Amino acid sequence: MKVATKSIAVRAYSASLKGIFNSKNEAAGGIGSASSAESVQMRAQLQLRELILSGELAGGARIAELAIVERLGFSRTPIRAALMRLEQEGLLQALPNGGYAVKTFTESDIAESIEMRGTLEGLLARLAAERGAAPVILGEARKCLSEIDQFLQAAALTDEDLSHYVILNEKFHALLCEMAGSDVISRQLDHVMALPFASPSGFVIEQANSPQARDMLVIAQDQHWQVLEAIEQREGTRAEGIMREHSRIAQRNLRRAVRNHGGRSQPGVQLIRRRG
Amino acid sequence: MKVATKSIAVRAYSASLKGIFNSKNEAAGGIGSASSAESVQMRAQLQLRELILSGELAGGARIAELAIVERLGFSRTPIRAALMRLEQEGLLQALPNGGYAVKTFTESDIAESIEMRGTLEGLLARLAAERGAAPVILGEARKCLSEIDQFLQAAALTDEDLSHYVILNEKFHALLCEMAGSDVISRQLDHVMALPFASPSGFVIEQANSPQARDMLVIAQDQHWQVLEAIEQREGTRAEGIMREHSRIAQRNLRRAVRNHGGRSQPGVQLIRRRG
DNA sequence: GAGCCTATCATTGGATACAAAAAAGCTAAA
DNA sequence: TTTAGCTTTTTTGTATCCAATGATAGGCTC
Repeated sequence: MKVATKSIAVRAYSASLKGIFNSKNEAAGGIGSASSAESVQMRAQLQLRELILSGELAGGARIAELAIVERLGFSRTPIRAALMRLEQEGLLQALPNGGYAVKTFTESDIAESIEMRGTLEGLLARLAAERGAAPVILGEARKCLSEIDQFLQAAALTDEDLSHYVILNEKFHALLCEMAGSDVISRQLDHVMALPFASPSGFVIEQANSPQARDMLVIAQDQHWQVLEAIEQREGTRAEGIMREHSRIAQRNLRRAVRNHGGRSQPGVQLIRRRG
Repeated sequence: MKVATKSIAVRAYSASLKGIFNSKNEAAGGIGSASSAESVQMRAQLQLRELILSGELAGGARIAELAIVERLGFSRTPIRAALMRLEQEGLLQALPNGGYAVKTFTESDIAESIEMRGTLEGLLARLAAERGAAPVILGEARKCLSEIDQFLQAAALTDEDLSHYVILNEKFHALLCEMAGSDVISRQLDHVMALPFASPSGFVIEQANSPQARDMLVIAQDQHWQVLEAIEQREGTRAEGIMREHSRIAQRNLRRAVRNHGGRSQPGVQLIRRRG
């Protein structure tokens, strides 16, 4: 059961990755096989990313272009592009004399990423409230939340429920972006969410069936409804505050995930270093 | 006199650009000549950037790689890298079937960029206050502000004063990043400030000698002192609020700059399109 | 005369060859 | 034995070449 649950968390995480790069491989199957994208560049980037997040490239280690070329089998051009992109994204660090190093993150780095996401989502929520959101999108959001409500009725959650939750959760957060109608900010938020674990579902809990896990989702879902209400009633400050607090659920999950089983259960945990 | 003032604003803007790319060409002289950086890639990126901001490449126009290659004289590889970087940065937009287009920004896009900068700086200020900033940095910040105070004593400001202000202003904002001690957030803030006009000095006023201009600086400077005090006294919420409001000075300057002389006086104004 | 099909051309994405720079290793001398 | 300098090798950065794909224009047919 532990294993099954684990795979769900992984699926959730790589789902969010896919969302970022709008690649088209649905149900790719497992960790090591996000292969069939369109362009070579995309595939290189995706695979390299997975190499990093899975910990096969040690955190802090220097990355040589040729090593990656040999490993992935693509030529240097797309690899270079991928390295450049991942550097911009913050997963790699450009070294002074050429080459890159795998960035490592302290626990507080991640905490700050999450705080930043909360802050930006708060900004979006406030703008949505102040400017007023399109009724269509508000309706979609309500529908989205109702769906979540439905399977939260059950006392215990199945793995499918959890997986479903992750998808709907991300959909809701995406709808929030639409409500604010700010491409500039949404874009920046995407950037932030590409950081390890900053995504809203980045730390959906591993023990799906623990009652604590369900309670956490119940709380999060309440915040969803409240922020929606705040936006509808044009209460900008309230909406902002809720979204900020909402992000702190991820903070708690982060702490729990790191403390409980210091690693291994999530892709990317290897990048967390103890002191910084 | 108008011309001299204009050149100062330009100098300020490209100074902030240099800060982002840590290139080493001090006092490059004028607009069209930020040429002597180290690597070809850097030079290509800088020059291409200037081409865009100066409006030589029309906003919304499709950019052909070969056109840039011919224009700048570098080979395709560094140009491609530069294009990729500028896309990540948000100045270019990748077209679906290859190639790029020069992005244009509505006035509200820019307003949102500024709001986002204010929000992130607010976050930094709050963190600095909550966690406590290193006394050394606080001292530096006080010294920085005192220097600004000195030439704000004068009733009228010379061009040199204004130029000096821009530098010290950016220094203060940089010190704020240090106080919070968050690399992750600072990095993201850098990204935001690379957007056109989102930089704190992006819209330092053109009419240097108008009394309004001086008053604006006086107000901004007061906010600087207040946020510093708030941080020292661990008043996180106050610090955050001040920084947010502080950014709205830029909003006002933006509006004024666009309304008064709809263009030409600042690099990049051509990228602003009326409706969006 | 108009619409569709085809062919050619331009342009981008990917691969590879080449040069320059940095790092590592080896040899010789102090 | 250690250090300094030179050489070799690895590695990145740049240039060019090749292939594939999309666009445009011209001609042919209805």
